[in-house]
Amino acid sequence: MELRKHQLEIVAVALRITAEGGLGSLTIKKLSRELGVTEPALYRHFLNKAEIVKAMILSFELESDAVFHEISRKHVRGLAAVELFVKSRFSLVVEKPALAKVLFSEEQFIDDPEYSDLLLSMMHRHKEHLCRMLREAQADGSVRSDIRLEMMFRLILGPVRLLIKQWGLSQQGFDLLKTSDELWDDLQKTLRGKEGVDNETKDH
Amino acid sequence: MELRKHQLEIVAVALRITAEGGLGSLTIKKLSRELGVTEPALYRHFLNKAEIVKAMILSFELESDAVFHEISRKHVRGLAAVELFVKSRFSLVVEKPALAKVLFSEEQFIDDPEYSDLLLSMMHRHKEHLCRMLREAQADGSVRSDIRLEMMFRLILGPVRLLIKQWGLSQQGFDLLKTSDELWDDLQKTLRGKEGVDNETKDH
Amino acid sequence: MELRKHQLEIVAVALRITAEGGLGSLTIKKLSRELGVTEPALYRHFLNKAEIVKAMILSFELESDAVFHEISRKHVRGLAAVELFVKSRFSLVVEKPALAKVLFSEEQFIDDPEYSDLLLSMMHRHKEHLCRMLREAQADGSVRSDIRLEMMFRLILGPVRLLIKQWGLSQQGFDLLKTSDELWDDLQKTLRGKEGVDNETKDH
Amino acid sequence: MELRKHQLEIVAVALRITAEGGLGSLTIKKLSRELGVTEPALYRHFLNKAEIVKAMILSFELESDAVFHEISRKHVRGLAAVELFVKSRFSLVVEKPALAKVLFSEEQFIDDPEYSDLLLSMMHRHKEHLCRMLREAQADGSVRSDIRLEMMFRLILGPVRLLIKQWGLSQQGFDLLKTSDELWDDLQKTLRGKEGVDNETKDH
DNA sequence: AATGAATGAGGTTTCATTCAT
DNA sequence: CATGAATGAAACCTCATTCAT
Repeated sequence: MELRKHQLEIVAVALRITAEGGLGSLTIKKLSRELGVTEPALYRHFLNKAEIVKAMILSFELESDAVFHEISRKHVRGLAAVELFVKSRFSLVVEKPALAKVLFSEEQFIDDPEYSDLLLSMMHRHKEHLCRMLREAQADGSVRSDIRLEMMFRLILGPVRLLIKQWGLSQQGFDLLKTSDELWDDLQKTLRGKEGVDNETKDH
Repeated sequence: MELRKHQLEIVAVALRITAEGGLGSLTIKKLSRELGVTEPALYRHFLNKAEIVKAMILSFELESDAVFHEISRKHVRGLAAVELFVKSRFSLVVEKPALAKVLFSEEQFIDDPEYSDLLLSMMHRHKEHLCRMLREAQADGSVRSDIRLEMMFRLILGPVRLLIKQWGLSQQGFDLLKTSDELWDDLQKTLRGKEGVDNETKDH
Repeated sequence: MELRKHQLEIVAVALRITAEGGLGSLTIKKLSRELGVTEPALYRHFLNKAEIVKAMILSFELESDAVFHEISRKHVRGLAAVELFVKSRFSLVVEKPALAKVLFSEEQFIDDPEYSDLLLSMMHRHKEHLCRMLREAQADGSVRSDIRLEMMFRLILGPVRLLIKQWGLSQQGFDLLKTSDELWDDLQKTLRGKEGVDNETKDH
Repeated sequence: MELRKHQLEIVAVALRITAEGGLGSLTIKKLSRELGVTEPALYRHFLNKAEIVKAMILSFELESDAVFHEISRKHVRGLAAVELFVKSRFSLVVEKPALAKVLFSEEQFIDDPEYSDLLLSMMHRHKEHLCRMLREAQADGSVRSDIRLEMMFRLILGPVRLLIKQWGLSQQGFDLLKTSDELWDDLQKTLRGKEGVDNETKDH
């Protein structure tokens, strides 16, 4: 329990460091210095530097799980669920820029096979969740049905990720939440089902 | 001149190493070993490691410039130009996985201020090019006009980047070119202008 | 009293670890882990690591003392006593390989002056015991008298130790007890006194 | 060539350190300090610390090879060859105590499987050489034939090793060469063939 | 058979870089 | 396509030990 608490502190600082200078700048020395302890102290709480990194990745998973759980608890489904998830991503990014900056930088981790499995399974689970939501949305007609689920996942999360990345690269130089609302509006326009579908259908 | 050739060789190997193991695995030792040279020899051609990395980034720029130049040479415009650019990205990824894998991993470079300016300006130029093309596309009605250019840029390049990243993470586990054609079809569906469909159809 | 029991447990595990990986692999961490205790707990029973190592050495002494005591209790003397001692060494090696493997590896301990005195005095006592037995054997004619006692000690214990070492290095790859019987036969052949043969033969 | 020379220097110092404080006291830091260079400098000449240790073991092999080669060059055979080899061991010990002290301390190396193969093969080769010599000695009758070659190897090298170890443990407290001559005399007495054999044979 | 947390010293190794040749 | 050798800094990690609880 308490150890868990210490571990969370360590992970929090590790996330901040990684967000500030990239995974390459996350060293045991810097981490311990910023925690106000000596380097060996960290090894009381984590076996390895790798375990710390894995714990960072895991902390993403926990955050995401919380969102999915909340969505399911509220019995939200279909496009509304997708919206909730997408907006939760943006909220997360704004509230915890550290965690967020790392969140979409798989490249930094993917090179080490020790991390890639963890990461891939996490991405896969997200995709499963979203595809389920989108299936519901197609079923209730709120989303067009002429695009395969997996591709629709890309059409949605691709822009989401790119927007977040631009925000990060611009050093938080614009209002992410406002722009993300615009993005969601435009996404809805392009993915709209029913009426939109009819128009589209006529064109063929 | 000769030096330039040597530099290109070095950059090529550096790209391969970075693609295989991330920027963190790009060391002077490994680079020189794979080139069959001693470490100090590299310093004949580059002032330091940073210059090598910058040359890598520059080589992206050259590749992209070639594409833009080709597009303009052929007098291709509007949506067709966007299509050419997008497909050129996928071709590049398939033909030069090393360069490609690095191409969309800005995080690895952006943390170091030494590289970020170079990178940002490059990304900015790409966006300018694409927005110009999209403006043309909106003007000729082949693309819907109810979405701002910058957002449309995200709607297009976001999925493109995500697809490429998925391909990389899956260890090239699927046919990227085939899937990218699907993606382009679906992108067209979602971004099509009211009358533009007919134009597009006629163009083919 | 109780403490002593705990100490013996600790020493037993320490011996096993040392036998498996050498003295260099004997760490407080590993020791406590294998005992199912935390590291500080060991310091309840030993002042420091050196005391544990000394206790290991002491445990050899206790084992040897037991043998010498047994021999004297049975009033065995001369060559028969030597035989008992030598065979007890081999039995010990087979029964407690951990203790045994360490038993003849003085080098590991001798470098640290903290242990060397203990060790040297112990070795000296063994030599005294054996020389006394050999003196008796020379007196009763069962062993040749043209070789000085100290050298005879070497002629006997040298091969004994080498055989044990070979057994250890070969990963217990041969039947030590059988080979040790051969060794003792051959030792008797070479050390036999003029008339002693008959005596020996009669004894069996 | 020159590198080889540097390597030999390093090995020489490594041997001295190991002789003084045991293998456990051989650190890269100490080694480099005593060589008057920084630690990384060593890695120009050896891949590893392990490679340095292996080079130490190898240097024994070279010394021994030289002896065996010399013996064969002089066409010395049988017991005389054994004598030459045994005395060369003692000379080596006296001339290069550092190398010598390590020479018979297999335990220090045997724990690491990386070294044990090297070591075992070396010991095996020595045994082969000596057994060949002893076979010649038995053939020409200078050595008794009622003891198997392998056991005779132990009867000879066991005492040799023990004497050297005693010399080491006693901090070179006695005249090794003088005592070794005594040892050889006594070994000859016990292993003598021909006349001795006849006496022995009569006893049975 | 007490533990969780910490520490100072020190271990091996890798890094980018420089310098004499 | 110059190389062999070296270096200062820093990386991760392990050690025996201590202290508050």
